[in-house]
Amino acid sequence: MLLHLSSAVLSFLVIDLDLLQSAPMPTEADTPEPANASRTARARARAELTQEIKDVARRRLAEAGSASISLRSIARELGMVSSAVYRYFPSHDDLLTALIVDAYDAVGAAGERSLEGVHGSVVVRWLRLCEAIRNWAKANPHEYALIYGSPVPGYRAPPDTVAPAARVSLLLLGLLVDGVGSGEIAFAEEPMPRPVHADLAALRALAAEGVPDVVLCRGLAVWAQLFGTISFELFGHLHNVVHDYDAMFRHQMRRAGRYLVTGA
Amino acid sequence: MLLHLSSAVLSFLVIDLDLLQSAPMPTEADTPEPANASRTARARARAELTQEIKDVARRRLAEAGSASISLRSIARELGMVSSAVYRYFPSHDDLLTALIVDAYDAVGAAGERSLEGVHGSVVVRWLRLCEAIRNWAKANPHEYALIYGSPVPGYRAPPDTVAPAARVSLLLLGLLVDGVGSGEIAFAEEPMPRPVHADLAALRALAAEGVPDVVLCRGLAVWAQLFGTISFELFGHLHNVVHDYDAMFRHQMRRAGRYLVTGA
DNA sequence: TCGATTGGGAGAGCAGTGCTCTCGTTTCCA
DNA sequence: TGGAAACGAGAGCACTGCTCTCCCAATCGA
Repeated sequence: MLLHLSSAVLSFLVIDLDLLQSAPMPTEADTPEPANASRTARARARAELTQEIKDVARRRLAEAGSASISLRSIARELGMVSSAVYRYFPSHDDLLTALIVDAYDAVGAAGERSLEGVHGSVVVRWLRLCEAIRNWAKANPHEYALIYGSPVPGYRAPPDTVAPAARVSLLLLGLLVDGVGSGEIAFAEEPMPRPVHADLAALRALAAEGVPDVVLCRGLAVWAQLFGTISFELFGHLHNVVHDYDAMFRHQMRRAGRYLVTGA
Repeated sequence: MLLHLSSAVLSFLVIDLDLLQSAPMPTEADTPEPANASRTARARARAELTQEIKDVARRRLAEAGSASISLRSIARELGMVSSAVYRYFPSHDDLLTALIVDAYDAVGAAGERSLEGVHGSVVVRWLRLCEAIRNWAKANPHEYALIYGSPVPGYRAPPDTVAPAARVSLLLLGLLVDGVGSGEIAFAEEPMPRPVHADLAALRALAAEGVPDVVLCRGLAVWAQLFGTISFELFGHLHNVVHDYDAMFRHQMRRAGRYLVTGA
């Protein structure tokens, strides 16, 4: 049962080291297909319809959640018959996958935009990143749930989702690299359990050169806290406990930023 | 849209101060219906069948996820016709609600068991609690996803879920009260944004007497980190990044425990 | 103890779903 | 220009949640 589960549950990868190395970097993975303007009419029609289907699906997702994304209703809205949609997305899951990839790209893009041209301290940039991610999540709660909530039952994440999923995480790693490089992030080496050190070393080798284990641990901690906090808020786990979510989030992330930089 | 959303998404409450005050304490909410042994045959049959339906549903949930819980398939397995099941659970959502309540109770119970008779330091008890919650989550991943993953689309959490949901959170608050009382938790008062202080004050008044704002902030932080970390692991967000999940989790929660107690 | 009330199972049926298959038509490319 | 590939339409299968009616049996009040 656990074996079967591992393929069903391990779905929305943030960073997949193996696949990332052979996959294109997320920044250039926006439009997978070559944008030859001189494609055949059929190919252009296909691209357009594919996009239209995704747009309708995304609208239904935003309005009523992922359960309301039915190929039939989309077909109806587009004035075509349901079987025709299957020419574009071979299955319901494939359509979901496309939405997931887009969602990962969207958070990633939102995060990147929030840091564009910002040269403040690590803490300042961290706070901007947190706010950007939370704002995106609040604006697109169902898309957030799609990628950071429970994996859709029976759905298996295909490799296409890996690179886009890593995109936003790389922003944090970039912050760590910067902060350690500039000396802004203070740390004292600590002994690590061997397996922990091994995992962190691999992560460092790939996308966090020069960042010591302790700082990577802090990074993982605040990253989990960030998404844990957003999930708590969006999924209602703090209902009637927290009332001013904005203030609480900002305060907690400020503390987290301080912890990230000073360790306290 | 956001208004409609708030009722659809705010579903799985951890602590609902308003409702908690009028609801029975979770510790005595195990068996809601009075266990009069001398009930009519019909009533006993009803209770039994209700339980049987839930059992089958829970098994299907564990084996194939919440999407596979269909009233029809359950009815088939129990040798009855689908419409008969509706005598026991008026809708699919009601059955899900029952499973959710049970799941909340199960984590809560697992957490409570892990602390029974343990009189070690706050950090030790914190670690036991973390391990218990993670172990439960790993043993019941679909149930974990049901309550801590994305709210089931179109599903609205009824008040019945509130008290069971609070159960496990009260364990953390208890730890904080103990640690502050014994002086084990060190802190220096810090200025808080007014709205943050207001929310924390209400929480303190209800279930964390004597715990200062700073410590409550730390508590919220490690709580979010705990569930963020478990969700990352279970939902596959650390696939190929972390390999020895046990070691990483233990290390991170040890650090979190230290932060909880010392603030660093 | 008897009659009325209620609870509950059986079955048919409605509207919706994902997905498959076939059958023409259109488009494309060699 | 002709064959291959792409594509839309339609029918159909198996499944879902849920409702309604019918009818029997358990329960309860008089």
